[in-house]
Amino acid sequence: MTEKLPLTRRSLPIALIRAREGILSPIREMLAETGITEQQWRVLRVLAENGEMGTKTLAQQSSLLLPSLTRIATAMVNKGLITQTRDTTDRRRQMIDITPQGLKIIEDRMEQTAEIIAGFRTTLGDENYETLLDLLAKLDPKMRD
Amino acid sequence: MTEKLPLTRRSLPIALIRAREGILSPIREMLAETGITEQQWRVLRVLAENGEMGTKTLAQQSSLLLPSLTRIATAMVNKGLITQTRDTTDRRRQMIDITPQGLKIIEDRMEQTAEIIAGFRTTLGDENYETLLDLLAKLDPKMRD
DNA sequence: GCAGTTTACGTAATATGTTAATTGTTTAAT
DNA sequence: ATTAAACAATTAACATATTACGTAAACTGC
Repeated sequence: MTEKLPLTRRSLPIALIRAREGILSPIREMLAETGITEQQWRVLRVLAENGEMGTKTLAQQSSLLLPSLTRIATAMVNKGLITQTRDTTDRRRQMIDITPQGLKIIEDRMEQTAEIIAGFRTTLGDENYETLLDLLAKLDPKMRD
Repeated sequence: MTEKLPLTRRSLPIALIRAREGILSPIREMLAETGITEQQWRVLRVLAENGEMGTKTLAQQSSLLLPSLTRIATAMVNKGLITQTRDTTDRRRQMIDITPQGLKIIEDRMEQTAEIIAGFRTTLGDENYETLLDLLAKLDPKMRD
C-alpha cells in the first residue's frame, strides 16, 4: 500500500475534517431542537458579535460563500431571525442585522453549547484547549480584521 | 452586542470551521486540476492507506455519510478510480478497492500536496504543527481502530 | 460625460450533506 | 423451519457547498 504516502492520521486537512465532525456532530444534535441549521447558527453568532454588517463580510466571517448566504438569508428573514436592508448610499450593498428573536435563540442555547464544549475542554485539558484555539486561529485565512 | 457570548474567535467549532477552510481552499484549488473533488481525494487517500475495505468503514474513515459515499462511489467506479465487489461470504457487504489509475492520481499530486502543507507547517512551526495534529486526533470520534 | 473595469449580489448547475424510508441479506429467537 | 430483529447498502427528498456565470451599481481614466 504505497508506504510513501503520509498516514491520513497525520494529514492536516484530513485530521481537521475528522476533528470538525467530532465537534460539530453534538452541536448539530443540539441545534436540531431549535429548528435552525449549523450554518444559520454561525450567521447568528457572527451577527450577535459584530452587529449589522454587509453580506460579503458576513459571508466571510461565517465561512459561507455568497451564494449560500443569499439563500440562507432569505430563509432567515422569513423566520424573523434577521433583517435585510438596502444601503442608501451604495445601493449595491445589502445590510443584514440580527433580530431580538434571533438573538434569543442563541442566548437560550448558550449554556447548552457551553456544556458540550466543556466536555471537549476536559478531554484536552485546559492548557491544550487554549493552545488548540491559538493554533487554529493561525490557520484562519482572514485574521486581519 | 451581548458581551456574554464568547467571541467567535475563541469558539472551538467556529475556529475549526475557519481553519478547515483555510487549509482546504488551496487543496481544492490543486485538486481542481485533477478533476476529482475533495471528497473523492479523501476516499482515495483512505483506500491507498488501508487497501480494500467495506463501504461502512470507508465512509467512517473518509468522514463521509453512507448515502454520500454511495453516490460518490458510483461516480468513481465510472471514472475507473475504484472497484466495487460484492462480498461472497456476506452478500450484504460491498467491498471497495482503489485501482492503479486511482492510486496514480494521488501519487502524482503527492509532492504538490506536500508543498501546500509545508507552507502551513512553516507558519505554525514544526513543534506546533505536531502538537496540532496530536490535539486534533483527540477530537476525532473514531480513534479506536 | 462615457466606455471599460471593478464590486456586490444574485442565479444556475452540479456535487455533497443530512435525515428518513426501503431493499436485500444475515442472525437470533422461538 | 419461521418469523422477527438487526444489518449493510441504497434510494429519496430536501438543504447546503462549490463553481461559473449574470446583472446592476459604482468607480476610473480619459
